[in-house]
Amino acid sequence: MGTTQLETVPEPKYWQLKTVLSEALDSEFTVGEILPNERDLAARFGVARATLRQALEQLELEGRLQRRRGVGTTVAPPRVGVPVGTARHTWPGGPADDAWEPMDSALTVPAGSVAAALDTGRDEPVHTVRRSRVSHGRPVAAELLYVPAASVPDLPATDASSGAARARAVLRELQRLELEGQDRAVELGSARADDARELDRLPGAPVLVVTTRFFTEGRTAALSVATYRADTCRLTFGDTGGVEIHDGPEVQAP
Amino acid sequence: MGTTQLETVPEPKYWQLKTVLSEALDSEFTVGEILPNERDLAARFGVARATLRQALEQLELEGRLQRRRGVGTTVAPPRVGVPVGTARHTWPGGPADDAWEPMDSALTVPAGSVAAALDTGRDEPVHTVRRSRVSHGRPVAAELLYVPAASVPDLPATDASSGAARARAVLRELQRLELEGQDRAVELGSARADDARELDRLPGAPVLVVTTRFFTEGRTAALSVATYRADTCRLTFGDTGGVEIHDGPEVQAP
DNA sequence: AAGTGGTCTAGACCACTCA
DNA sequence: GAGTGGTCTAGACCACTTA
Repeated sequence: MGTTQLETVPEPKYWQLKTVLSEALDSEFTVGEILPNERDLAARFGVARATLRQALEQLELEGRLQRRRGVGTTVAPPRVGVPVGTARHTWPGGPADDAWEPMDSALTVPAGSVAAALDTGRDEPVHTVRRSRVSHGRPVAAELLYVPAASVPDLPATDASSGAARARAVLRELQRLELEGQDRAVELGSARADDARELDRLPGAPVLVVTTRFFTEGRTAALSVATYRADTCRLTFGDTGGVEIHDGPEVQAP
Repeated sequence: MGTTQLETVPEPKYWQLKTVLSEALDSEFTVGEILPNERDLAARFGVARATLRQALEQLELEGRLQRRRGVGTTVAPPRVGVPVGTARHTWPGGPADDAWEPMDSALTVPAGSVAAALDTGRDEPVHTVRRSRVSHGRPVAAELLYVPAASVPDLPATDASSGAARARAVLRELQRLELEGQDRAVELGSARADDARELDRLPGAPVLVVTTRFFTEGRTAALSVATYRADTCRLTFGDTGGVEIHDGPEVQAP
């Protein structure tokens, strides 16, 4: 009735803050530059530190900032485009799959969910190969590759070899099968403690989980669960290099 | 050095809490069930509400929980596998692309980053088509499809038609071009206010941003930026339906 | 030792949904 | 109007990095 209509529902402070900071990052900062510390920033904007942190968290999630305990908050470089899956289907560890470094391997009985995806029995042994992916000198992904023992029956039984050598042997055996197809899914997850350590992040950090099933002779011959840093990676599919959409500060040498 | 070694560095409370809750969800709850409210849960575990919320946030990020203001926190159903991109390349809006519902369309000059990805000039007009994707009765994605006016020169100039009809007309014109290839990238983002409303989430909610470029005659004929709910969606690629990996509570009718 | 981000607390108020 | 999750505060202490 006669009441003056107030401004529409006010946006949360942390949301406005995020917008302000985002614009400042575009115009007033260069990649690698260190921001003022959180206490100073909060005081400057007249908000509690927790509120400021909510805004910083969002910006870090979007890959705009990088925060490191004991060091500070820096302006992040644009996300790196990481090719995931080549146009043609290939086994992990093959010549067209040189981005990954085999780390270790063990023969274990995996969790029930993995066994289900592999169509193996609950107690069937599975080779668990750990691989690591580095791009532009930074670790970007950690992978667990599950290969049922039945898929690589001719694997030499020399367990004495080192972990990486053993991993390579499993991958080598895998190449001998004929790959009939693969299946891929991407979803958001949070880093387990071991993956987090490998990715140089804290546990719970947001990651993109890429799950790939490899088929041969109608069976699932292998299952890959690859964990990519969501803050620094843009997963690209297909033949070319991918797309760059986001606005961001100009890259400039420190 | 006679000091007794304490337990290794204690994990954060919210992390332990998350683990405990996660196990409880698996064993003691069914999909759709309502959890006790945050104040009660915090009291029960002897932590501050903010700490409990940190654990709940993680579980929501992982798609295990769903929280709605004014209602409560419920156990989320397993993520739905959403097919993204068919095996063969197809234009948006074609017969093999029936998952999307055209909403609206307008002719504008897009942001510089979009213009750059389209290889259009800064001031070149672009049709911006808004589409919405629903799966299992729930909105899962919102898309902005950018089509340079130059890509659809024969578009009838009847701006009087309604938004959806205009959107359909643009898509129809697009089909007449010969699609030579496409380019796709997936990354983590946070929902803008308009996308959030369309996805029934709060602004800033985590989303998977799928960016696709469509090529014809060596040019970029269209650019799609699709925003998927990260909490409820698992993006699947390729021919088959995708993989289900996560453990979770059994689905059971309420 | 100093300075940083990370965790945690105890409380307050707000926006929203629903009976 | 009662009850829920969402926002915000002001402060404390901890873990980590660097000098």
